[in-house]
Amino acid sequence: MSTPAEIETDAMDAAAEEAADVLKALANPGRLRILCALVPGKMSVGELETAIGASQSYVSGQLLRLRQEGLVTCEREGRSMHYSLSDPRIRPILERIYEVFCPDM
Amino acid sequence: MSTPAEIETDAMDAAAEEAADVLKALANPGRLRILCALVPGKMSVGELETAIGASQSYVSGQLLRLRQEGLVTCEREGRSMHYSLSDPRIRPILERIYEVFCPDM
DNA sequence: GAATATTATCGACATATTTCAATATTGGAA
DNA sequence: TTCCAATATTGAAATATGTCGATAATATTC
Repeated sequence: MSTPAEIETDAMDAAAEEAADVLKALANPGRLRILCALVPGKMSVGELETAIGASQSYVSGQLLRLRQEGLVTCEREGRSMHYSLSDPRIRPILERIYEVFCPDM
Repeated sequence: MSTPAEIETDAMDAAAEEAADVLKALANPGRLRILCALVPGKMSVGELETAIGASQSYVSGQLLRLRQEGLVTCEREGRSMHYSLSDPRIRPILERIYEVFCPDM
């Protein structure tokens, strides 16, 4: 049993926890650069490596984490895997981040 | 010496690192609720305690971290301290987060 | 089917974060 | 000046994260 106020508190708790989980996934320079690189469209793992200047295992590992979080999906295309954004919620947030932190790029 | 591409890469690295730092500060349920509570205006530590249902030391500790990150400032008002958002960059991001994760609240 | 380019996973270590009780500090009221 | 409410700080333990080199798996192409 719970009062309306407790229900609201629980809903806020749940929303805050979910939002914090997503933000944790964004709160890393490498993952942020990967996600920003995917805003315009798909990219292969190799393309991402050169785009952000990181090692293969690093990029692949971060992509795994983003996939587990549900933020990206991948599909095979020839001999490479192409990744793309899959959670519509993060696009507007990424756009704001880009506006605010990369005004001249 | 660095080529234009390297300059751009460095600038992106720096921007990504700065953005990731700010996002790390948001990427915690308690801090997120504190920041969202401050969007409409100032609040004292005690008000924040009851607003988000957390202990005194917890709220105060998180406020310290947010202050160190430059996201909030405080000023004494009577016998209590009133905190408010101080970094204009996070307001639009918080608004998007709220829109996306709290559509019915 | 064998070779190869591409991507995924593992193990390990250092570092950072989360969170709470307990205690200290401080400014205002009496 | 003494007391109290409000806030700040500390210490500590569990857990999570960041990052790399090395190795494994896999789908194409030959």
